[in-house]
Amino acid sequence: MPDDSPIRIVIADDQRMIRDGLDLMLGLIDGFEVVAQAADGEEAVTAVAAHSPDVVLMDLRMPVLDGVGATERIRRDHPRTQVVVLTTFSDDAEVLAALRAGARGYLTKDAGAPEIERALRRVAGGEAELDPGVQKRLLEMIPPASGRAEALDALTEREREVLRLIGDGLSNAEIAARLYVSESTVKTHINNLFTKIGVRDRAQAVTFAFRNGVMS
Amino acid sequence: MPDDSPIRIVIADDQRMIRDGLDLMLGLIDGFEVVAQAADGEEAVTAVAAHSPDVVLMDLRMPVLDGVGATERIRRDHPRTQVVVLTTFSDDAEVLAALRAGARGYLTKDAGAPEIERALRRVAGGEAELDPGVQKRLLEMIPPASGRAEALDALTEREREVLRLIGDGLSNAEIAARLYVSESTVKTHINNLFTKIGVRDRAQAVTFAFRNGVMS
DNA sequence: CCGGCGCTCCACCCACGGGTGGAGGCGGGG
DNA sequence: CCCCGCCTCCACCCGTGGGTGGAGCGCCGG
Repeated sequence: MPDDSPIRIVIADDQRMIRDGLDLMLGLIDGFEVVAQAADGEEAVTAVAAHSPDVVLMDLRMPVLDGVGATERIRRDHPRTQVVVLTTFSDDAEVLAALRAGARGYLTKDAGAPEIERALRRVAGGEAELDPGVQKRLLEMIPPASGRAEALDALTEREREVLRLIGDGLSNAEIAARLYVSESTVKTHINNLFTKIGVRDRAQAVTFAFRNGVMS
Repeated sequence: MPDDSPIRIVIADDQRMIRDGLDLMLGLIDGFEVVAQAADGEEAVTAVAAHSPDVVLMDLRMPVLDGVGATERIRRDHPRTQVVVLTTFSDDAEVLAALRAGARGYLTKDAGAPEIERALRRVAGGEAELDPGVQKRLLEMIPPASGRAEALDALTEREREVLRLIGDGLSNAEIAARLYVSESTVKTHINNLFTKIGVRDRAQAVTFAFRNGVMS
């Protein structure tokens, strides 16, 4: 798909040199067009409102309104515009906050021109492009993988199944229907699994399920 | 960092042609060494035990033991060996299962040689490399982003607080005690927040809380 | 100034959920 | 072979949870 229309970009960073450097660099690449710069989060939001670009290249640490806040507002008010975060170094909380706010790309500032180019193209195309290190940390939060699941594998297969259905919000009657057994049987399984995992009601069971990887 | 020791690889795929093709392709790349092939999950596990490679390139659909199961066992018994999943096309459930099982990379089979090479190098180096489409879906599960997050900020502060306590497994009486209000008040808050977020009981409310970032 | 919203509280209802104590069938391992 | 664990089912009890339809108070903003 040869794009006739260029990818329109807004650069948001509080450091002048970085902004200009990126502007110059991206301007040289065929198919890219930098339509505005912003020195803080507020400016970024108004720049997006004014130009509705395809992508914003966003620094996180900025005065007035930080990158996370700006990302939030842009994603909420201009969903057509994607956000790629570009930051020096980052603690996990900031990374997660940015992704949660709707950033679709995440690059560290030691990324080279080709990385930035690829990230911008992909994100503009509706895909995602995360820094490999960030990907790793993301993966580490998804699966509690192994852990104190000792109580968990004390459960029988049937009990785990019931636990999952409880997490899906089903009532005992609905679970019974789903499993083609009587409600009595479901109650038995539930009582057994509750004592095994050490909870007293469904609500606690659901929390257990999420914290131990049964649910996600 | 010029690596003197090559990245040692095991290829697991049930189709002969794919195995041999990959073997040939990877053998030509400097710094790569294919140490074994496996035609099913069992073979993959034993091959890893025998050669303790740096990375396994793993197909998901395989006889005897599927890729997810094999990944699980490899990650559990040989944590030094990383797994890159390489599959034709994938439903979300399989992707998630594979990542949960400990896969650090995920490529679709339309990936070219350079993509595969980069993924193997990164994963062997302790990073992660996911197909951009997979990254996107991952992001979509992390942040409730938009959706019924609108319902979430329809909640009052008090209601959110009650929701959190429900997630902590407290009964109405305990919540009342914690907040220094009567149980009636708690019930009122609960009824209000249930209708707002569209659930019918605590179990569903807990699931909502986890899926929308109120709990973690 | 007054309306609305958020928080507080009440009484009443009853269904569903959870606890107890049983029982039978079926499969695998000691 | 026999026992144990898993799955299945039953009757009975009663507490908690969830639904309804009120009500009063304080605060903010139109």
